[in-house]
Amino acid sequence: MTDDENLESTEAEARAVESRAEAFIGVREARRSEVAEDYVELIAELIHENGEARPVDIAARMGVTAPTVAKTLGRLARDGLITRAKYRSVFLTEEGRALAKECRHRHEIVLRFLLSLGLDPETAERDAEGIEHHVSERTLALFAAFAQRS
Amino acid sequence: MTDDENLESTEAEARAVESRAEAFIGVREARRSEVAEDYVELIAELIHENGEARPVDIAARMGVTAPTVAKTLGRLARDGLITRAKYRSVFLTEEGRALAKECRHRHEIVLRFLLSLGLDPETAERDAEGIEHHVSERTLALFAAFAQRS
DNA sequence: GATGATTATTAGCCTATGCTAACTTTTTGC
DNA sequence: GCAAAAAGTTAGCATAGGCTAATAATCATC
Repeated sequence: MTDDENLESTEAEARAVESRAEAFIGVREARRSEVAEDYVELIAELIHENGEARPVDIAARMGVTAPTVAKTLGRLARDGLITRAKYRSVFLTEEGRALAKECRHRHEIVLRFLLSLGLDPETAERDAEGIEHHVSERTLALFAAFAQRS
Repeated sequence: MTDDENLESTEAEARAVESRAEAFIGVREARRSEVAEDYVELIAELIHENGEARPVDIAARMGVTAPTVAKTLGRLARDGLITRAKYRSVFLTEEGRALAKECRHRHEIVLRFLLSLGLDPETAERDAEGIEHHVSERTLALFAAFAQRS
């Protein structure tokens, strides 16, 4: 060991710092796609239930105003997740549908897991909404296995 | 039941829509404080470990640049969570310390819970970082109880 | 104690995500 | 088929949270 073992001079410290940074960077990345995922998931659901996804219904369910929805839909369209025509409903692209399916899958697993822990449905739904964007594949597998055997 | 039971015209539907919106609003609220919580938690840790929290160390651990840290610290100071003097280290206010403690507590419980599920430490740390901001008190209690009896 | 390296700040830019106000288009109901 | 209501859009504003480039202050070393 070298003579400078004061504030984080060791290799191990440096590695710890870097791995921590990577964790935060990962979380920030997840955060960036959260809104898109929430919208796409909701759009898929509305199409399934009502045959179409109207901005006004999206706004009501997301708890935001219509202009906010319009702007977000613009980003989703730019990113190739939806298609839309002016003053018309929204449709998912192939890519959007795939993302929606994946999100729904994650959401379901997290929700079932929380319920199987004994959480009340209301709280489970709320927490699942926030948690689903932050569970790794590995964690998701554990959640699924746990809910299964309960 | 009234004659219009087509697209969400029932009371039950309306309640479901509203409760969904509330869930999303809650998630957005949680998102707004995530960064502040991460910083405060990290600052507390740095002070504990190194005796002081320097912007350069915060930046390294958060995986962001120094100007980003400066701007965020400005917000934390504005919000009464930290105090600082120009070109000096950062200190937590009473309020900041309380928040840090609460965050650390939540983080610990989520982390221990994930570990007790059998997750590897690396992934557990990453996921805990993202999940900790989105667990209700109720869920946290269940997590704690589960980790306890494992 | 001067000077080079490190650290911190400032200025200025960008994107995402929210809002309100004002306007346009579509839908609905007589 | 027209007028009012509902839905959608646009413009413009704000905040958070990133960045780079440039500047300023502090620290460490000789």
